[in-house]
Amino acid sequence: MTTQPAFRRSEPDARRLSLIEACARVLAREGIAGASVRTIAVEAGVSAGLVGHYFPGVDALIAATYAHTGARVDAALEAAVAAATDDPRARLEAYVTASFAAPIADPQLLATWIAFWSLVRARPEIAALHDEQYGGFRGQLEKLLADCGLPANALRRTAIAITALVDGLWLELCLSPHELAADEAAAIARDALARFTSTAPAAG
Amino acid sequence: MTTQPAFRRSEPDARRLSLIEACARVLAREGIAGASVRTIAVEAGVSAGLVGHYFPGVDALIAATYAHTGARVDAALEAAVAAATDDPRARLEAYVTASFAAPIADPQLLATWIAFWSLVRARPEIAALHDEQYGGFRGQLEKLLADCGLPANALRRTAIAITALVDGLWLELCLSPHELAADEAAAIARDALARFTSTAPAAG
DNA sequence: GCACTTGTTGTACGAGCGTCCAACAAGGTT
DNA sequence: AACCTTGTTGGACGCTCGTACAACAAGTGC
Repeated sequence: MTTQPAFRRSEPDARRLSLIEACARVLAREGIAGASVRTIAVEAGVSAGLVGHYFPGVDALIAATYAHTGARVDAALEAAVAAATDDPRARLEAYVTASFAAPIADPQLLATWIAFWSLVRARPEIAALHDEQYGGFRGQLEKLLADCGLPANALRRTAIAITALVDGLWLELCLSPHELAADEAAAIARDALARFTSTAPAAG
Repeated sequence: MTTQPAFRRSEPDARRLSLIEACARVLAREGIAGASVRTIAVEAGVSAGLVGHYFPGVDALIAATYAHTGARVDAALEAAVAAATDDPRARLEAYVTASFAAPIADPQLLATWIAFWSLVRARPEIAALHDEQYGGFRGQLEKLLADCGLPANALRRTAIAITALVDGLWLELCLSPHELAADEAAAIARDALARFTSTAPAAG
């Protein structure tokens, strides 16, 4: 009888990525409380000890998972803008509504994202990643808004408002999926975008 | 030499409340990962065993903390509306902007709130509390919006948009306090409210 | 076929976890 | 002053946690 190999070797980068993806799935399913080395290792189909071979500790794995997830989101948003027409308004709308289409509007990705939010205050290295990530969002939004002709003194506030709206819709999409569907969230975001970028600021 | 009492008895309700408040502080400071029975007990100045005397388990304490925090938020919002004039618009604005004034716009309260978000997906009893809480928000908002003359078919979407915006601003206020201050968040919310409740929906 | 590198496993360790519970003591009643 | 109720403590229980590490084996070069 021939015994099959007890395990298969993997390209370091591939194994590393599979650990990161397993970590993201566990974070989405069980939250930070369930994201232990052993749980993640089982999810990746690997022994617990192997995690220590690729990451100095479980915190580093979680941070790497945030960085990887953030990069995925960035790439999807950039791709949406690149696929849009040259019209500044269309590019802005593409950037914002991409948050409510595949691959971002995925309950698992959003749940992972919420787990990261819950880590920002307690973990300085996650806070640093968060600042970088959201600084990027804001910067990109301000650029797209400026291209739409928004006055310079309105850029910052409008970018913050849009970011807040998108995050809030993500939250409801993920935590109250029976109350809100992705296409409705996209419609709400489109409508809000039009209102935010119209000239009449109303009283305040 | 007279030894002082080793501990002081407390009214059951007062002790219960002090455990809940200690739990909220720990959740704000360390997130769900640090909210252990022992940590919470130390925070409350009490032995770990006492937690089991007031709550069937640590999960029940956390759920009670969510319920208590939610009730505090509700009360603050209701008080703001009650203090407003009879003008429907003023009442709506009071309800929304109260989220960015004391006692709600408190970093500790918001951090606690974010910790609850991270529990919704993994803990059914927290999910039930969440549904109830946010159902209440939406219902109240829809009522105030209807009083402002918003057409019935716009109530739901507008309420969702406002809820999302407020949650998103809370998030930035709590996670990026160096980027956004409470008064600026209030100004953004006021402006957005005016835009959401104006008649012109623009294209979309 | 042998040596070598290194990805991978399994185990062991100390620490912290939630929960339980016998013993203690504070405060009120009689 | 004796008593009772019960809030409170502190330790013990079995478990899971993160980490470290020796042993093993897969793949590579020769």
